[in-house]
Amino acid sequence: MRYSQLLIPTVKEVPAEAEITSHKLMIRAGLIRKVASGTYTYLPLGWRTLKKIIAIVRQEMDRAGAQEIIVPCLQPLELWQQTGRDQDYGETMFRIIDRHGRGNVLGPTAEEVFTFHAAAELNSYKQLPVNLYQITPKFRDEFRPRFGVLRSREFIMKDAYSFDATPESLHQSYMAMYNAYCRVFQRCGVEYVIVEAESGEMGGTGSHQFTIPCASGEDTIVYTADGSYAANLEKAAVDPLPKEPAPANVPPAEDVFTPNVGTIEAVCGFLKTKPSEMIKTLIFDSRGEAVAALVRGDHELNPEKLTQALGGAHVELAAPEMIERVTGAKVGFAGPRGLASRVSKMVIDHAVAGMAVGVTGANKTDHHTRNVLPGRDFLLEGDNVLVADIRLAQPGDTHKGVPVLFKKGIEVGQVFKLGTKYSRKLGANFKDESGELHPCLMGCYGIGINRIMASAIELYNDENGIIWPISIAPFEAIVTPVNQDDADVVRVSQEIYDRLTTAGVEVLLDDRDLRGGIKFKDADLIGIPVRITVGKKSVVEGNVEVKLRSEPQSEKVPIDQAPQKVVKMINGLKERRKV
RNA sequence: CGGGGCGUAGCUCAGCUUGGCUUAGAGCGCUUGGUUCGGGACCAAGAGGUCGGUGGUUCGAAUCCACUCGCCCCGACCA
Repeated sequence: MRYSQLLIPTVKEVPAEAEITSHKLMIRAGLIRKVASGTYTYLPLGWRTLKKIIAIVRQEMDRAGAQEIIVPCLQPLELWQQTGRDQDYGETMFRIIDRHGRGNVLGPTAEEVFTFHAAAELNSYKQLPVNLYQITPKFRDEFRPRFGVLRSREFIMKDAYSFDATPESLHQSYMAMYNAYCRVFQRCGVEYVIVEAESGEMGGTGSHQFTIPCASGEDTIVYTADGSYAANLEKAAVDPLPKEPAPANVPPAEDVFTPNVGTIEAVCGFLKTKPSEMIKTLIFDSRGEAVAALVRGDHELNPEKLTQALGGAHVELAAPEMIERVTGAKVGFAGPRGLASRVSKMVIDHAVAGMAVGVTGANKTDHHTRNVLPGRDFLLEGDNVLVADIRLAQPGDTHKGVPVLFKKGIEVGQVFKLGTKYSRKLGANFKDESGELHPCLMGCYGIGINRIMASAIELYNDENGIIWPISIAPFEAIVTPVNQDDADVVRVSQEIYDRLTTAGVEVLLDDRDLRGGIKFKDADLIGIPVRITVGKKSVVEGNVEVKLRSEPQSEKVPIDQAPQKVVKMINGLKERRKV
């Protein structure tokens, strides 16, 4: 294509709104423009890359036996009410009341709709397994869209849903997607790591997350140096800390007056203790029921782990009214003593159970209790009491004895075993050989298309711009005539362009009547992997220059050999992305 | 939703504290002419803004006040 005919609005100056590299470069290279907070238009170059990623994903889904369909983005609220996820998703879900007063949502994902179809169309074990997918826009009313395309309110997601009759079959479907994902990311040319993930409210039994390690990532990966373990922060299991030896003759628990001293730091200052000697008591609301969670003062509770400890029940921090009702005190003074009988569940972190003695809230406004012994002053077991791993991993923790390390990453894909959560609620049942009805075993599998694009830029760039992996570059090669007013230069450029096009190369001809420097800067900024420079001097010598975007040096090549040389270079680049 | 910041030309910003020598500015970009032409050239001449919006204070508001809308950052939240 001719550069002069394409809308490629590159900009020199760094846009004020962009913070991270990929966002800045996507705007500077003319890939995207913002329409409103969290919504973006993809301009020709951006859309070309997106289409390439989509094509790779589609090929790998089809290869893995999944079937592409399209379900509506506009979905009936009723379907979401049937699974209770209208509550769980809460404000993150866009809702629309239509003119007849019916509730609709803009789908943030599509388990309900796919399961609705499975319920209607899949009746017999003979029809299973089935894996259906789509590549469509998804909508989430994020509290805070940011990082450009990485956390936007509208984005393109590939989502697949598998329906199986047996756990073994589900595992096969799951692994087929798992392997397809590896191929997708390999082919897109992005480095990735696979980590164990929490299936959370998706209600599943197993999950892996595909993450691209980079500093701009919002996700934290927890891993061990020996490579034996990798998980996301929500999932990462830590070893229980060793039980501290109890000092002899701890005096009885004693309430002390701590006026207006609610936070951990304030209490530590006031009572001259350390956060690690405090017991934090957090009250959560799990669908209207109060749940108490205890973690050490220097630890942070992990809501995902708490959800898992509660068997998958959604939790959120309780409102002050509930906290005051349960503890009988203002917020900031909750404590474990006598609390178990006033909540539906009390979950105690391992580290709290391992404490010798601690300071806690007194369930009395402006009071704390000291000399609290876990096991003496509050029970560590009981009908509604359990000890579990419910805190976030932190530096110093170990997993199976090996110290854990942390790094940031961008989540680009996740696979889940869902089990029967959705099929039960929506009646997606099949008859087995004996005529008995069973809910389908489901899996769901997502890939963030736009995130792959942004991640690739995060991964591959330099001070001049993007360095696209060949497989997702908007064009594979660019022909840059340096002297647009020289007839020979223009003719040679056109010839090379024609021959490359005939050879099946996606090539851009920079036919703009501009100085060479500008063309070079633009070519580098938009990151085209191979550049053919056609200049007056070298044409006289019968040469052109061929250069890889990723390499500083160009190579002189006789004009007639240039096209085949370029094809060879492109094939070489592609070779690296083969699976 | 809490905290912080910002809305002035297509883009990046100055001017605002202390209202009036500002007839609203600069650089980049854009248009025209010329000189240039292998890493974002130079000269000249132009076009382009109801200073986010509404209301107020004032003889006078981009500048002060109130409200409002939008955007960004930190946090909380998030398959």
